Amino acid sequence: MNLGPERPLRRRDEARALFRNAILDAAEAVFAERGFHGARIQDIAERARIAVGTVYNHFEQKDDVLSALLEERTEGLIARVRAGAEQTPRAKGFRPRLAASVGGMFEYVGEHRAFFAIANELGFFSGKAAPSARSSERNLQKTEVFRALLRELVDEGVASGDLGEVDPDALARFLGSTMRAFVLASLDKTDSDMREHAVMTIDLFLHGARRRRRRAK
Amino acid sequence: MNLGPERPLRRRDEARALFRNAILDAAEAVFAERGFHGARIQDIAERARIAVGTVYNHFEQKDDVLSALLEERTEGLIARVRAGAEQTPRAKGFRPRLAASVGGMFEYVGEHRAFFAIANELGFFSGKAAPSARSSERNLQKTEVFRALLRELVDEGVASGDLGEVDPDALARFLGSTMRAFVLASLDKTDSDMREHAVMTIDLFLHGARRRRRRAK
Amino acid sequence: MNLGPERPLRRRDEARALFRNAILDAAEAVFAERGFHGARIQDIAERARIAVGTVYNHFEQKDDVLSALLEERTEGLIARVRAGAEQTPRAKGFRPRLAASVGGMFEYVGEHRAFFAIANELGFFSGKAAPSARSSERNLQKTEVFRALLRELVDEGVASGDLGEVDPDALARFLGSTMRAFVLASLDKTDSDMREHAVMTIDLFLHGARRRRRRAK
Amino acid sequence: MNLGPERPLRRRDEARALFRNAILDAAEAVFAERGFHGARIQDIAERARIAVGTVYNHFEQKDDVLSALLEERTEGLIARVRAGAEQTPRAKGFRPRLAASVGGMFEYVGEHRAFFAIANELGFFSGKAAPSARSSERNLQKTEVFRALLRELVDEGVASGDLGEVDPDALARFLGSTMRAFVLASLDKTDSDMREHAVMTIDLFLHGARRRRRRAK
DNA sequence: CATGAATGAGTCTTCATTCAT
DNA sequence: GATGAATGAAGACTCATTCAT
Repeated sequence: MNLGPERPLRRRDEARALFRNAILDAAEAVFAERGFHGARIQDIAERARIAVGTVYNHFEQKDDVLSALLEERTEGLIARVRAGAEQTPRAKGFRPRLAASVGGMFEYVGEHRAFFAIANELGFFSGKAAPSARSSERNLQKTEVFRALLRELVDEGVASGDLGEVDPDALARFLGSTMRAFVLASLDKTDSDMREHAVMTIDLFLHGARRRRRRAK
Repeated sequence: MNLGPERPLRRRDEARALFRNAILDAAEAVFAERGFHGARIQDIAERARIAVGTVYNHFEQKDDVLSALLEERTEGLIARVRAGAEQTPRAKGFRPRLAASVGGMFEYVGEHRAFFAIANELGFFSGKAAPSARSSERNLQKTEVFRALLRELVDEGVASGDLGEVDPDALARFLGSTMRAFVLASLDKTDSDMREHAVMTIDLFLHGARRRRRRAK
Repeated sequence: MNLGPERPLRRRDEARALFRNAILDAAEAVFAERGFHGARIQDIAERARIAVGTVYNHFEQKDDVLSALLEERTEGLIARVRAGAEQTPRAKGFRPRLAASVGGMFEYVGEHRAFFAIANELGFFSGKAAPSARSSERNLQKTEVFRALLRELVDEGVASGDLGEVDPDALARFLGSTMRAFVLASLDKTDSDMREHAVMTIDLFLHGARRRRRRAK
Repeated sequence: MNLGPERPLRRRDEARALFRNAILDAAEAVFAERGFHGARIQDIAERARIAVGTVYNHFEQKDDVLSALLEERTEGLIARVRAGAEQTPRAKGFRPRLAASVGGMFEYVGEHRAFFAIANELGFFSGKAAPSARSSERNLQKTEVFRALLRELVDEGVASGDLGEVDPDALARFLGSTMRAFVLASLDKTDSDMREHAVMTIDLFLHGARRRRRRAK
């Protein structure tokens, strides 16, 4: 068991990760506050209480900070959504599964409000990204990943017969848009509202806005 | 009747308006292509086939070009939506009125696709604007005007009993979001049938995505 | 004869040329003083009494300033060398032709001492350029042009039987080097020394450094 | 005889020298490849397979690395030239002495091609140095040492009556230039025969480029 | 003493805005 | 009022140097 060189390595890696995270957190806040273009590397560095050069020790370009942030958060979001769905067996039917997924998402939103303000600017939920960054290719990929997730959810509902047989792409967009509406509305709100928003999202997505008779018990 | 000085004045004004419109059209295209920050005054001037200085003879700052464009298009959009609604008497019921309004909007989108790419970036349909421009106050105002329009539509539906008695603000957001989903989807496809998009928007807004029994004839 | 638009155009072009030259002259001085890398665009601008941005209105990059300078001076130099040779008919023999060429060169050096300090850094006379600029390709071309000129001179001497039948490339290098030695030595000196240096250059190039008997009259 | 502490000290010193040489060798290669300004300490460290900080444990500044390199190589070069001359007794006459000196130099060039690319950039052979480094004073000193060596050679030739009675400084420059021409020519060609270059250098230096009658046997 | 990440002054380059023609 | 070159503040990025481990 030669652990000699392992410990320092681990520590060094930990330090790297610490800086990297500090930068990403700072970037999240600054991007959200001023938008990608309005954010200066200097701002990010100051917020992270490090020097400008240090940012460049961890990311090659400004664009890469955004990309990394996007990647990090996308992964987190998807993991949360998946986790929600997986705890709910398919046998229970589509709606609970959808609720769990959407619920997971709003939970994550609550933890990373700032990010979702950016995600909006990047066309995360639907629509195309503002053509801001050179690295837009990579960023688009992440967006695609998220959309694929929406599509999966919709496909499950179509397969189970719970969703209408319209163009599933349109449905996916519709789901994304509806989520987005309430995600954005909830950016300023407190955590407690999140659940409420999740419920409304699902309800409106499934049944629309028209008046309904009381569901017959 | 001293019309002497009036004619030249009118001509002068016409000339001003010509330039102004040329600049706004160019700006619409360039903003859509590169985003507000990515668009250079130079680009806009070139597209309008005029000199940079000329832009500054008509607008004080870059921001003002955006503001003016927003104002112009917002007004056009609202006029079109209102026109649609006004041709449809309230007596016919809510759905036809909604259809006319939304239809008017998609019509306008067809004519000004580029603008709606920008409108999206600015959080026109829902969500907050990307905090890009200094003049964001004025821009937010325009956004508000559009949202008020949505709210009006929703209020009418609530009043008529056609829409559920949920938070009308939430419904307005939901309507905006749903429109946005299909507006954005239609931005890429050159020939996409706006009418079709309008129909889906209304349908999903009213009934949601769940499967329905055939409407009993 | 529609001269109307021509005059302003001419004036504008003159103004452009004025700025361009001012920049190149400033660059010549600053490059010579601090070397290419040590020279800041700011320095050049200040010396030319213009703003930094103006430099970029005339040249895309710092590299291009150097390239342009190189081109300008190379052309001037070659023109002068050619002019010298052309005024001296071949019939007069090789030595007077060589003297005229080399003399023309030293004349030009007297007018652009600063440039030749740079030319040295760029491997103008022989040897390879310091690998400083990205645009080194273009710069190398200019260097090549100058070397071709040397080669021409040498070839003429070989053809006329005045030069030994050694590798003409080596002779061209030797000529370049010898010129260089005295050009550089003369950078600090006054104009009057130029002629003297030209004479020594030719003499040493032709006869070398060994002691000679008085030329038999 | 207390040798106790001596051995470790010696070892320590050996280690220091090892690092120092590794750095200088790396610097030689990197400077030659990218020029002084283009070379980053990072590059040098990487080439020497050590860390950046280590470079600073051995040299105070980047400039000092260059200075040390110049010093080291200049000394080597001079030693070699002197060695050549010393093996050839004055009694044999000037030409063999010169041949031995120049031969020694080309020998050294063959071993340190990279260095001579730098030496050129620094105006080693003739001309003034590119004013790149702050430490140029020290560097100029080294250049002076080399030039003094050339001057010595020339003086010997003048004294022996083998060289013409021109300005000996000019002759020294001429010798330097001629060497430089062939040194640089030999830098590219990997296998170029140094001996051949040495012969041409001496021949042209002594007799120049003009055609000669066969030496009477 | 080796290491390599942190630091921040320094530089190039862009582009909104001004202004003489 | 149109023009387009001049202006210079602002920001991304580099790299010599420092220093905690």
